[in-house]
Amino acid sequence: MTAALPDHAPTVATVDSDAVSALLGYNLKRSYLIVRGAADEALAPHGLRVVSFTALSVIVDNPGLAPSQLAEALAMERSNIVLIVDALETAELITRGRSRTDRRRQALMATVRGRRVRDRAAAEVAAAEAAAVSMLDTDEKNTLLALLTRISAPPSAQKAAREG
Amino acid sequence: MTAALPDHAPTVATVDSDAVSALLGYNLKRSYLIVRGAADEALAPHGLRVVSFTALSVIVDNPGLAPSQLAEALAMERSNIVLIVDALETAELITRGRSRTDRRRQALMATVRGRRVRDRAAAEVAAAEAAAVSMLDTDEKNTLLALLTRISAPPSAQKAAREG
DNA sequence: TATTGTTATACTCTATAACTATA
DNA sequence: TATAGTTATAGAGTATAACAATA
Repeated sequence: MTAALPDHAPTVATVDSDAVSALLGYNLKRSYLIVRGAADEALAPHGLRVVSFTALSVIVDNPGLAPSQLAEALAMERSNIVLIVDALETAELITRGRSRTDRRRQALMATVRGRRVRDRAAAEVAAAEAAAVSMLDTDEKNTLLALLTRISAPPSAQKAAREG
Repeated sequence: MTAALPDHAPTVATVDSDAVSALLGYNLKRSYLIVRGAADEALAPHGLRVVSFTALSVIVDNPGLAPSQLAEALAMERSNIVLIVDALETAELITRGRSRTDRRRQALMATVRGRRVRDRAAAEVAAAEAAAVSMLDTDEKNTLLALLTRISAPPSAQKAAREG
C-alpha cells in the first residue's frame, strides 16, 4: 500500500522523539546497555559473560547451594541454568557435588581457581563500570546506585529505606 | 564429575552476592526489567510492545523519515525494522509512502489514528512508569533521569551538561 | 558502485513441556 | 504425588549475507 507522497516533509536531519527520550525506561535501557557492554569486555578475557560471572559469584558467596536456588537468585529458569553450570564446571571454576541428605539435589562449590577468577573479574568489572560512567563524580554514582537499589528492593525493605 | 560432599555447608537460606549486588550494571538491569514490565503492560491493550511504540513515536515526531533512519534512531538493523513497520502499517497506525526524489526511499507517516494511539499510549506508559517507581519522590525521579541521561549522552554533550 | 528495502538465516536468550531419579 | 536436574523445543531479539530496484 503506497500512500500520498509527503515530499513537503523534508528528509529529517536529527531524528528524535521527546515522547520517548523523556521516558525512564528508555534511559534505563540505554545506560544498561552501555554499562553491560563495558562489563562484557572486561569479562571476555576470563572466558566469562555477565550471566556466567554472576552465577560464579553467587556460588562463591553461597557455597553448597543448589542449581534451583541459583536459578531463583538469578531470576532464570532451572532449564537455562544447566548449560551455564556446565560451562563453569568444564572451566574448572566450580564443582557439582551431591547432597548426602537429598540425593536429587546438587551442591555447587567454587574451586580455588574459581574464587581467584571471580575476585579478579569482579575488580575488573568494577573498574570497567567506573570508566563507563566516568562522566559522573563519586557522589553522583553513589546516588544513582542508591536510587536503583530502591527501585528493585522488595516492598518490605522500602519502609526501612525511608527511615534511613 | 561428582566432587567432595559439602554437607557441612548447610543449605543456604538467603542467596545473595555482594560482589554482584554492588555492581551498577546488575542494578540497572533489575530496574530496567521492572520499568519495562510496567510499560509492556500499559502498551498491551493498544496492541503495542515497547519497540513498536518507540518506532511509532519516532515516526509521529519525525514525519517522512525512512526505515533506514528509523533503524539508526532505534539502534537496530534495517532488516529487523521491516516486520515492525509491517505491523504498524497493518494496524493502520502509519503509512508507507515513497519519496519522489529518491524512489528507493520510503517515507513513513503516522495516520490520524496513529497519532491518537501514540498520545494515549505515551500518557499511559508514563503513568505506569511512575507507579513502578512510586517509592521515589519527584525530586528523586528527576535526579535519576538526569543521571541516566548523562550516561548515554554523546561526549560532545558532556561539557554542556557540566556547565549546567 | 553504492544504497534502500527486503528475505533468509543463524545465534542468543528466554520460556514451557516432558522425562528420570529421587523423595 | 511432588521436586531436582535435564533435555528438547519454541519464541523472541539481534546480527550477517545476499538479492532486486534504484541511484
